[in-house]
Amino acid sequence: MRFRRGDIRATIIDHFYRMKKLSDILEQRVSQAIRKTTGQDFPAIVRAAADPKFGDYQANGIMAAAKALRTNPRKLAEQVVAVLEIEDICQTPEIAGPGFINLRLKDEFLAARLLEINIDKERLGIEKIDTPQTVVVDYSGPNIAKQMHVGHLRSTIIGDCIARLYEFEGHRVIRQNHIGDWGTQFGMLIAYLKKQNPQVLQDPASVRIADLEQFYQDAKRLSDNDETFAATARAEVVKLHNHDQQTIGVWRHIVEESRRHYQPIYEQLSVTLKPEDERGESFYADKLADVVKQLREQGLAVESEGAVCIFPEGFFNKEGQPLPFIIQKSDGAFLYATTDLAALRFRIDQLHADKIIYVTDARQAQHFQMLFAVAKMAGWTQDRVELLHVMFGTMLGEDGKPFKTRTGGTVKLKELLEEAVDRARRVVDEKNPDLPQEQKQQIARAVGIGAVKYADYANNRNSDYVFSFDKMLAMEGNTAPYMQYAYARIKSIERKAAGKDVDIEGELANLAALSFAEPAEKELAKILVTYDQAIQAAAQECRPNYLTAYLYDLSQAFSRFYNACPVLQAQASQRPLRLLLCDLTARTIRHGLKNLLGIDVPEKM
RNA sequence: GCGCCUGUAGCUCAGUAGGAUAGAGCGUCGGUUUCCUAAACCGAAGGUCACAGGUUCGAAUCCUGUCAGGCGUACCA
Repeated sequence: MRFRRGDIRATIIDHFYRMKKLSDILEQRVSQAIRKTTGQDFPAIVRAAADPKFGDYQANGIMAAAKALRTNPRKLAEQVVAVLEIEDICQTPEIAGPGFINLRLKDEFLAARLLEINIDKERLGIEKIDTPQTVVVDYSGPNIAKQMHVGHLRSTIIGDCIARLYEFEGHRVIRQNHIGDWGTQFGMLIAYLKKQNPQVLQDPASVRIADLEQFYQDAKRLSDNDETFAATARAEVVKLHNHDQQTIGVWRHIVEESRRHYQPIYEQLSVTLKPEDERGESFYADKLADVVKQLREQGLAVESEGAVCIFPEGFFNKEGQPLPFIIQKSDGAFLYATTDLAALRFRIDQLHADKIIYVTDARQAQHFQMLFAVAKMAGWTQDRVELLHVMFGTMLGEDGKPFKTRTGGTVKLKELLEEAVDRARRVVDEKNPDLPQEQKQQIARAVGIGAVKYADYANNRNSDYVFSFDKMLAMEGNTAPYMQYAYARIKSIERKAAGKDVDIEGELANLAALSFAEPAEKELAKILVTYDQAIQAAAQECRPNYLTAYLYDLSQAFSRFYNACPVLQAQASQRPLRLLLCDLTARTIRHGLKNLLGIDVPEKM
């Protein structure tokens, strides 16, 4: 964002705080005033006001400071306000209650901020972070040779949002799709494929596995019932581990076939994972022995009941005995704990991660606690690398039990998404029957898929949540369609402008002084300038619901504004501001939904 | 037994280093359309924030204990 000399905006905006978050500026100003008054540092604790009658922001830190200094809080507040330099941003601060400082934004400041955001077409005035880190995000991790089911949804989309958030903040994000592409079940699958389709050996690419689920089940049934076949399967496992060329060829084919099944689902979900982000269990297979060797040499890993174990402090089993983190079974085989250790070491040593985020369900919490403890014991993190388990609850059906089909089977992700699109399509057909077929289908996809994703994001990820098509596809409430609708209404205004002789581009290009006439305008403006805070909070806590809550607030404020303030018919003096508010709202919703949540925003709906 | 997660309006859920009178949506009741998409907007009713103590100017939020549900707890992932 650059200002030309003489530009009115440059005179309005003080370069000192340009681009910084409003909440940070206020925090800094009030903290400075407290320091000036008391000679000591106390946090100002500036927050959005609890009630509109208290203004827009309130500083809560005075009471604590007064307490520490054993002085009267209201008196301290008066002294702080006396030296508080904030007249470029706020009206005269007020002191209220036991010692709150209430701040009310000046119209000129809000207007200047809006203009500033308007100039930045890519990032809406949001700066990249000062100190970028290398952040590894481990998410999705589907099993090869099985269809993706609802159990994979949350990790896949929550992880994707976190990756997008960190990337937008300016960090170097490395996505890692830790696919389950190795293990004993592959012996069975390879043996089965060789048996059913011998031509796979000559030309692996010629064989298609139409239904992965069926393929897996058939192979398993044969393995369970046919001892000869089971022996062949075991032999294939050995061949696989020895990198037998023929067996590896068939294995690779199975992996590629699986990818052809799940990659389209990623695309349908607008999940940013690419094949090159895959680094599955097979990648670490030849590094496992070394992990065990190193941990043994360090004296951390010891044999117990025939298995190689590490006993991190503070973990106990049912008998109250130390709980082992088993890295090699008594039969010599390695486990997922071993693979996770190898992956963790790789991410630190080879990917140079500063932070590693694992997005998996809450049931694995203890596993990751132990994994992180072991990594620390082994000295891998060097008190430098941050390890984070971002956990989430289970998806439940409307009966409150884990989400299953009527017959009790797992719900396939593909079918779930198809149903969401079908349901959305029915609504589009009803509400907007005259649109072309193709556009209706495109809207149905955006609304249906968006609804499923958004419903997941909007929930506090720690809780289990009840999956309901009816709720997520509703136009009322905190749903994707509600926000998409707000966006579509703005786009509709833009389309109608020409017919009413309104030159939007011209009016937006010549914006200068703006003044707020209606409360709804200012309310919307106040929310628009806090988008940066919402993003920061969501990224910092890895909680997409902070972002969805913001987008919902914004959309609600827009709907009120839309209802109260005509745009195209507005007086010439008022129209530029309203056009600007519409444009910024549309761009913010679009950025939040599409760029950060991966949810499409149709122009019409 | 131990550990983790959860417990907020009839239902589904928010509540972002402890802040003023705890918020939405659904459902219920009532209102708004010569006007840019009513898939919308406005209003009303509805709460012992599971319970009991504690910490302090102030607790849904922090601490301790209790109760309830879910999950995990030695060779699955």
